[in-house]
Amino acid sequence: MQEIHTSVSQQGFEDLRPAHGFAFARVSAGGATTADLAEHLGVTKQAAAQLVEELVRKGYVERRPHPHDARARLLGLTETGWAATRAADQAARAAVAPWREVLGEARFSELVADLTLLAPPGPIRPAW
Amino acid sequence: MQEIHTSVSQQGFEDLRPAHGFAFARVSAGGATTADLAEHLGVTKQAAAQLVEELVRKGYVERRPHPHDARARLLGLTETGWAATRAADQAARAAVAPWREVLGEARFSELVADLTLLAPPGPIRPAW
DNA sequence: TCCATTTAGACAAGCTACTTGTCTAGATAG
DNA sequence: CTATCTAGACAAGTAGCTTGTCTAAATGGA
Repeated sequence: MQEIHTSVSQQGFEDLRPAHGFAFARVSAGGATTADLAEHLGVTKQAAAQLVEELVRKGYVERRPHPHDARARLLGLTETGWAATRAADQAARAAVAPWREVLGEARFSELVADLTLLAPPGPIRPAW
Repeated sequence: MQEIHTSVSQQGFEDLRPAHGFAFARVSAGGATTADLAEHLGVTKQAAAQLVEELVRKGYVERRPHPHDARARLLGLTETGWAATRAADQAARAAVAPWREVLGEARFSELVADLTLLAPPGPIRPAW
């Protein structure tokens, strides 16, 4: 996790913090409002609004009018936002690559399968 | 993690938070000073001192004179501290028990072995 | 069609677990 | 015995959340 963040920072996205990645994941999926994001992250609407405000100010996220609801704004990634997402994906793959090597292909596949099976549902939260 | 915390709280240790467990782990190992604890947790000495102060006030930890260094204090668990540690150990075992069931004994053992192998060295830190 | 309720999001204030900076007393090295 | 280092206390500041409140728009039932 820290490793991914370091790599992304070094690629010029120094104003992003690890938690932002989970926001990007929801926004890039499309159709997200601030309230949706709050639920996905497991925080209050206010906290999500602050996070969105920050990402908009830094140029990663855009607020667009919602087609059916004049109160809500649809969130979307800017081109910069997509670039950061690609950098993070790549860093994440690089971070787990050594695991493949240490465990061997078969054990690694099992590990991924087992962890996928055990992954709890619900919002994304820090470990404590 | 959250599960362990909930269980420990319900057993009467409501004034403990998840991060405290990692402090207990270092203190129970023996020979810990506040500065040692800071290093183990990956925080500043001041943050560790605040945490220790809180745990002392709540009756989980004691400060004892250091045998060779009049500046330092040796930290130790009180009986209450040990009781909380036992409760947490038990809760942790209970939390992973379902994994055993889902994966089967063989796959579970492999999972534990693999994760132990991959566990990074260094201080204990939240996921982000 | 109206009214009561719910919902999206903004605004304000407060809290908590940290941080940086500074200080003193005691340990350690030359 | 002097210079430097270290354990930990004291003080102030900060980031990322929280609770509480408000407005405007959507929704649903009579």
